[in-house]
Amino acid sequence: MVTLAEVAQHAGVSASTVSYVLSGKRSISATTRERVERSIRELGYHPNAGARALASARSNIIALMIPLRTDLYVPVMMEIAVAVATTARAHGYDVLLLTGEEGPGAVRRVTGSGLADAMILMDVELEDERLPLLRGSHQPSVLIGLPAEAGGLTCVDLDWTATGALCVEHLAGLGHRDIAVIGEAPAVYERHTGFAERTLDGLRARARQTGVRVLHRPCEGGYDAMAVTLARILDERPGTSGFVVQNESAVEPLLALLRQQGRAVPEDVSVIAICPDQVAVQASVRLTSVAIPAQEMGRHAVEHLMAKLAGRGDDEVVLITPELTVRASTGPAPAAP
Amino acid sequence: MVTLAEVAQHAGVSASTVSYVLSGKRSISATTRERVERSIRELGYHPNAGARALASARSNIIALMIPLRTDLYVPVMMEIAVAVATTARAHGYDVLLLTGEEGPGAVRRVTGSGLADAMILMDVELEDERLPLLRGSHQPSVLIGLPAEAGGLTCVDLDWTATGALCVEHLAGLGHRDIAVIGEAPAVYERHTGFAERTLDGLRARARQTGVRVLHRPCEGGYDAMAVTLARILDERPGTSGFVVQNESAVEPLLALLRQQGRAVPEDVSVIAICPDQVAVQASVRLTSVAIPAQEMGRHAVEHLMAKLAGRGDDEVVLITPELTVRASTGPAPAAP
DNA sequence: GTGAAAGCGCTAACAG
DNA sequence: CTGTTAGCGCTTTCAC
Repeated sequence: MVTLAEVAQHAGVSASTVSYVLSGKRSISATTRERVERSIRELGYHPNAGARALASARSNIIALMIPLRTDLYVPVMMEIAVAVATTARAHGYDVLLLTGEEGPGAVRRVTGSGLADAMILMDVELEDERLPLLRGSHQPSVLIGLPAEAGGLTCVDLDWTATGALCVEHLAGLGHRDIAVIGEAPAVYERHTGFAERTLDGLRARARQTGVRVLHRPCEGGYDAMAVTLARILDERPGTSGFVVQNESAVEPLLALLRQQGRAVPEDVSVIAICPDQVAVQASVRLTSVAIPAQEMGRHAVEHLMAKLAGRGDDEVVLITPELTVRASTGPAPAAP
Repeated sequence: MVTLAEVAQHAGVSASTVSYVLSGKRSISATTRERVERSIRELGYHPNAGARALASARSNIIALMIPLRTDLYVPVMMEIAVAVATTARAHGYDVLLLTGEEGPGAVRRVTGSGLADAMILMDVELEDERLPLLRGSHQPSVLIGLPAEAGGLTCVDLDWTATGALCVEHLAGLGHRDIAVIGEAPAVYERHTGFAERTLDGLRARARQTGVRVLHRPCEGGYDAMAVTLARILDERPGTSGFVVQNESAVEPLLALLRQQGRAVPEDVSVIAICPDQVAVQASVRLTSVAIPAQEMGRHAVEHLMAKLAGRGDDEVVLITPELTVRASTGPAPAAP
């Protein structure tokens, strides 16, 4: 293993000079810099991460805590994780992957050991048990997701309330008066996941304002569950002409069932999904949708973390404005029968 | 920050004693151990990761390199990643997430800096450009996926050849004589991804043995692409009664299209998928499938890495035996018309 | 069963 | 612009 001292000797300079060439923290003459860089190349030198972390008290690692549940929103999670990793690399940081399994203790372990300089928490719940620990530690952090009480924390999230409102607005504008919302699995609501509840709030508030009726039904993924849910909805509100779907694994089943029942999309019923763009364009009908901007969230989270690490800290809540893309699944409400 | 020295002082012992209590590398009297552990608790001590890495020359971190493409097999990738992370934790290791973006250079960076003690490579291609670097470095590593030349490397993968054979066997046993294979996107074959080519080999070999005809068609995901692909297949081989699908995003479109054309599954045509179990059971028809054992692969990879790190190294190729689960999408071939 | 002490490789004052 | 040097906190001989 090549050490900094060996590089220094090879280049005929002192260790600190090599260190400063590497960090750029003080000016170096062009000739010296070149000699050092040449030695580094020739010897194949790589700074030792542990030594660096010890001496500088910074690991250049950020921890990313993903949920253990790999059933919900997998593509979104993955996309966020990849965006976090690539953005972090662009800033010279590596990413340590923590799963929810270890529980809140992971926060303590990582902050305590100096393994990571900062952390990003995904899938934050309204009353998240990791938050007290996070507030206690002095670790810079960013949440992806918005807890009930964000005081003193930096959060990045899609503005789900606005997302819900946007969906209703679009459908109401097309003349739909009876809207059904196919939600996530009941468990998601039970554990008070912020995005689900907020979407619902936005949906309902705008519905009141526009005089539209909204019927919300949670739904497990898959074809069978969707069939049951749909039957119940149409039974209760036969006049339903608009659907808002916030459940990736219910999208395709819903479309298949509607087709099967002879209800044409968008002539008879309109469907709008809250999902990644990729899902919307790959569906059997190109779906009008509000995108879940996974990459943007990951990127934002890292950028904010970097700002904090640079001392330009600002505890703020960043809500990304939702964008609705009209595709082929929504149209004017059919004339009342 | 609490240091080991402070703990030692608090407990009235030497630093080395505290260290040994922590590592268990030499016997400690019960009373001493208790005093030390008490001090650790009272002071809230956490060993510093950097210092530990420097002194011991081991970081207790393994690097996991995931592909940058987040379009292919996302749920599988995610499941593997989570399995790797949790298994690694169980062995006292953390996981560093590397994306393919950084390219082969990431291998050098991580091995050179001692950031990680070992690495796991996912999505290994037949002629993977990371492999020469890996062979050169002395870093313990495990590949998930099987390159063309595995000499000197440890690999974990599903036995894709057997997987293909298993599919044909099942359909042939049910009397199907004309089988169509819906494959991954053409790009997957072009970049010589091992699993895709091997599956095909297995499929064809067994087809020859059983006197079955196989027609292979790559397919981009989504409904439209599937519609085109299906039309061509039925045009070319009208007698096709069995489908093998190795493309998650083609599964539901295929089922929808068959339904739409009045071809009942499994009465008229049988469909067998190569996909995670979760996808198989959530589809609109419960699919007979060969599972992609993501968790098992992740777990295996870590276990082998641990063995190597412990010196019980063994360069070997572990091929997981595929398992076919019969569900509701396959049945006897219809009588010839 | 326990202590003392020598580093691990690097950073960042401090000194010129 | 460059060199000297004192640690960073822990592991691990070596010695008792």
